[in-house]
Amino acid sequence: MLTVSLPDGSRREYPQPVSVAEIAESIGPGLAKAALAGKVDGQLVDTSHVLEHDAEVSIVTDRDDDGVEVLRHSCAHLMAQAVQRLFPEAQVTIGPVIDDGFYYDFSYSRPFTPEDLSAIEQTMAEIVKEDLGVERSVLARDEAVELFRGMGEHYKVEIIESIPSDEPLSFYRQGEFIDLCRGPHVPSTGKFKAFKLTSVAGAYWRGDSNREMLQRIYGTAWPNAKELRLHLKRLEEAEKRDHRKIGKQLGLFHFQEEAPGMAFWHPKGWTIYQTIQSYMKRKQDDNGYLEINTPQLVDFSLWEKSGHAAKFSEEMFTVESDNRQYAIKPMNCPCHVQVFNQGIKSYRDLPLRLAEFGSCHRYEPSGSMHGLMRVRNFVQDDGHIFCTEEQIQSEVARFNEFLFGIYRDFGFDEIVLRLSTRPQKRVGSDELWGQAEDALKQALDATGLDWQLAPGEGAFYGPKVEYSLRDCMGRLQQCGTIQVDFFTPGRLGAQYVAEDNSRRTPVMLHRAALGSFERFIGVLIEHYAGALPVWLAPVQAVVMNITDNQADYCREVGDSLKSKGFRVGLDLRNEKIGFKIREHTIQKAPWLLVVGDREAQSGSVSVRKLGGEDLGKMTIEAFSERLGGEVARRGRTG
RNA sequence: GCCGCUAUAGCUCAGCCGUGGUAGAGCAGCUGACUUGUAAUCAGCAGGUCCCGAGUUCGACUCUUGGUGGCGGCACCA
Repeated sequence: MLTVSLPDGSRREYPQPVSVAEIAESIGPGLAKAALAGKVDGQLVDTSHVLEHDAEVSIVTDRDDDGVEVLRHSCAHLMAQAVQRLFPEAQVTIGPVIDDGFYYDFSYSRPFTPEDLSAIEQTMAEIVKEDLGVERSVLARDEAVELFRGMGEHYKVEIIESIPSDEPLSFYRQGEFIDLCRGPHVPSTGKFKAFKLTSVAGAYWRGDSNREMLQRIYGTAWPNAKELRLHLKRLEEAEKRDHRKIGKQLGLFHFQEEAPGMAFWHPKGWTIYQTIQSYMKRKQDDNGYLEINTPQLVDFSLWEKSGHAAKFSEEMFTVESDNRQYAIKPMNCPCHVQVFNQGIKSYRDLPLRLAEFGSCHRYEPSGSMHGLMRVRNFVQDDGHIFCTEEQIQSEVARFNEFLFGIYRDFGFDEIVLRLSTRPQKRVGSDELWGQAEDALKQALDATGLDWQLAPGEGAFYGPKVEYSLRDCMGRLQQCGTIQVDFFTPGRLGAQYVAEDNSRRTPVMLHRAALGSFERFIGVLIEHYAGALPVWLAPVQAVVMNITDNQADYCREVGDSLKSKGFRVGLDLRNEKIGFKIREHTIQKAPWLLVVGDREAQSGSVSVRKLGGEDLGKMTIEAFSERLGGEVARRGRTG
């Protein structure tokens, strides 16, 4: 006799060992049909899993996240089976679940084409119709190696051989197809209702760029056709919001062949850039930072001293002049240490917070560039805090508050924090690391927010916190960071005189809130689909006339608003008002002011919001007050 | 950097393979008419070294090849 407790709190008794599928069946035929897997005492298992003892059990269907994940994982197997039916020579490798879908990597003599993808999709549909049972089995490692070697699946053999020999290996078979897999999987290939293969791309075997390139096929799978459709629609929406596309449509910036990875900023884009920069300058001034500026070109020897040349010399642009080698600076920190090093510093000077809108150049690999998101020339809102070990925690806490306020001003309310701790290869004593990691933890706890731990992912010179914001598409965008550095100040000879008159090396905190202006603007454009909040909009309002009669009055309105510091455009062209409205709506101007004889006579403007809302006539004073209030609120929603 | 795809007018894209014979649309631009009330007024005109180099060919936007840029991934990201 064994007792099964179900999620609703009910209990069922079974006289003998029972499978998850049988439990589902005993609850109801509908559930039995929907069952994709089971959860037994918190562990995900196949529906064929047999319970020997009392347990808490839930039946996993496509209504659970776990169920969808099982579905996607099994869909990867389905695809691999289809590929091998069509291309028997293709070798299978790995096929995991990713966000919204799955992929599977294959080794094959030629690249797969889009036509291949649709053929594979068709074959997948056939296998679904065949409704093949999926069976789990366990093999000893040597048997498994022999089996896959016999099948010519050399990549699988390599995987199996890399698994410790005492671990039991599970396999899943559906029809003629068998794959090494931890599982669980759906009970049969008839369970798939909505999937699509989305793309094919190259990917290195085992993620190692020194090894062969495989062919990765990406797919997506959903519980039903409707959800698949919604997913594809979301992708379409994301494409519409692509900052490269919007940047072109709104005339914000461009790239061209002569300067790969370096933006040419147009007037409107540069206005956004400058608006953000002056906002950041003000924030940093208020927060105790001292703004500095350091050279673009610095003798290569400084990069050797700082240790960067050893690791990144390939990624640095260099310039030779008068037999001297210079590097165009790839980062600002060594220069900031030079500023710190001028004159004698006392413990009384600490913490010393230096900030620079530092333009950096890095020779990023050609394939890694992506619009404004990854460029070769970018400006960081960079800052370095020189402080003592004891000051780390309060400085990090201070930075947290600083950064949260800034993100809220830009309209981002959800922030994800991640603490990266000591890696294998590192400098500094364990004691120092422990102290720094504790300081960061305490500062993070003090925020009252959840944070994630990324063990071993810190820089070699110290632990760090990364701040990601969630955009309106639900994507996480890593922007801010604060990094403890025990290494660079000492290496570059930074010192201060301590209370006891001894010479000590300060700790340096590298920090940035936005990361780079380029990337942050890219994120903003996508988040707002180009319709930036008024405080950031390059043109905040457009005044337009109905006929030539009101042109002079429009100019007066424009001048009056400009004198109050607003960014105003005039559209006095001889065009119909509908045409002008359409054009400025497409250009995402947040406020449109229509002026005809009625307004000109009464000294007012007719006010229309970007979305089409008509606020009717108001005086120029009333409008500018409204606009001013909106600018002051920035992007804050709450 | 690696795999695949790709580059035609300011922009978005046809044409290109089968079938090699120096290009077409819409929007934007210019000119003219129209003076207009909340998402496209009408007519006319003009606009291209078909990314760059080499090859095949009587002839290359088209085929082959080498570059460069871009796109989708992978790898990288101080």
